Amino acid sequence: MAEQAETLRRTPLSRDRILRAAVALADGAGIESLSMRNLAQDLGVVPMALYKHVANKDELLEGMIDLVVGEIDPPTPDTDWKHGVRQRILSARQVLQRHPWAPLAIESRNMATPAILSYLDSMIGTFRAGGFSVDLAHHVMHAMGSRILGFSQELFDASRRAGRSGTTNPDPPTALPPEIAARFPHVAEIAMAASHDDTSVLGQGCDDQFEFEFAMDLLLNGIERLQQQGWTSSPGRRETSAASHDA
Amino acid sequence: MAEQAETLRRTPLSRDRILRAAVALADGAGIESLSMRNLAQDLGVVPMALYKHVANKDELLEGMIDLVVGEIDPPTPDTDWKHGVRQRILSARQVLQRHPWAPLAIESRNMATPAILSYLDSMIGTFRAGGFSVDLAHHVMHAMGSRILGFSQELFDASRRAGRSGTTNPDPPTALPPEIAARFPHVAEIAMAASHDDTSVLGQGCDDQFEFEFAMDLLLNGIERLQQQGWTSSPGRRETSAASHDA
DNA sequence: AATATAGGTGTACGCCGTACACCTGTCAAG
DNA sequence: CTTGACAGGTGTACGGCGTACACCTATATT
Repeated sequence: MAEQAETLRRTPLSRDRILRAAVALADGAGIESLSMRNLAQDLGVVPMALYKHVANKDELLEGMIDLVVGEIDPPTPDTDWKHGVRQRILSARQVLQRHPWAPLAIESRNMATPAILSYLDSMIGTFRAGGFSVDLAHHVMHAMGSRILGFSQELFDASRRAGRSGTTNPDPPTALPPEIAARFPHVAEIAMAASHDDTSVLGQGCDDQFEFEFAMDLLLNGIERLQQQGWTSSPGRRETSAASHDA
Repeated sequence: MAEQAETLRRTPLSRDRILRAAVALADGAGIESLSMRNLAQDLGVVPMALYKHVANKDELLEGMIDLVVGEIDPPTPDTDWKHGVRQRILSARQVLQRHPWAPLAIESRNMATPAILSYLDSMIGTFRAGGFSVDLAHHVMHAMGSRILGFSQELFDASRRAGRSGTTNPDPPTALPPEIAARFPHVAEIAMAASHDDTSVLGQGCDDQFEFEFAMDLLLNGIERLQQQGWTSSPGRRETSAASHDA
């Protein structure tokens, strides 16, 4: 009877249950805590049990990525390509912000997962439906790069670390240590300006969302201009980029 | 005398020698082969000997990154900002192509190394000298993102793998397997067009260098336009991106 | 000649992914 | 009702990892 109770107490393992637990573990404790052993423990099971449902850790990661990418909103029908793409990317961004480990996990694997391929495919579809040539759609996808997936890796990030460890971000502005400010005056200047973000006249400090949209719109506007002027890949001057290297 | 010979035969360890050997190992055998044990073996030394010169593996990585970033050409004096930035970035790209493990290594650490900071600082300096406001320079740096360091991570990459393993890239065009082409028609369409790269009229296929410059120039041209029209951060409509979300 | 110090060595610990043999409960066929 | 296959959880073990810590040994200094 104790045995029956125990048997009933935990739902039997399944690939889906494993993937969800893995995502939760990575979200909560950071990707570096995601080991087969830790994951098994969270599921009340012995490590090798997982291998009855996933081939190996790499396949586990792949499944996790697909789960996450599947959270991105489907395309909005009946909008022009620009707003359609914009909304989709912002949705992707929201999703990947819930799973801070995902950008690195995605970047570090060498082949796209099915869910990513499907996402990319539908975005290309949006461009094509908006009148883009195959070529322009191709180059545009490259140009948007990882921003298409809602992330632009920041070089000095500080957020991508572990999951909730008590307080979320209790750092005071942390003006850079003076010896660093001296060595890198321009970096310091920007950091200084950005830390005056008491909604001063010139800015929202270093507001991630703002920076993201700034770059995305810069690209989208440039793309729109190319498309409106009927861009084709100007076979004549192939050594220079076709994005109207104007000067 | 055998002892003397042995003592003389190998230069004594040094931080620099270790870092260079580590870079060589990562270049040649892939970053996943870079273990303290392998590295020590390459140097004819016992693993723990390394720890007399580097604190731990993380610091080793940091040193490797700084070594690599130090290979980037210094800024060209007496050019306008646009060409100055362009050249510097193309130099960075060349460097990082020699060290395919570096982009991921850079992205996966959470704090910038001194050499990276110094590189970023001098690039901000170029923008400032070109008449950019602190704010605009700030946003522009974010917008360029990792392209500033010469890489834009490709989602389906295939190159970032191991180092030279005999033949470099003997793959025939590898038209995607038909069941994938069926599921992702737009991806297939692009892949199809790109594989007709027998210098057909519309393109150089999927030429990495072309894609990189295309995106870079798209950004640089958009930035130039912002700067010429005296961009300021339009405090009025803060919920929308300042990169003239025009429509 | 005595001693401090820098730098290479050897052993050992705890973590990791996972191969492989094993057990056990369920369910279909005889 | 028995039997046997099979799906799925278990236990043990192996090789690799980063690295703590005690040790040895040349060289340099007093």
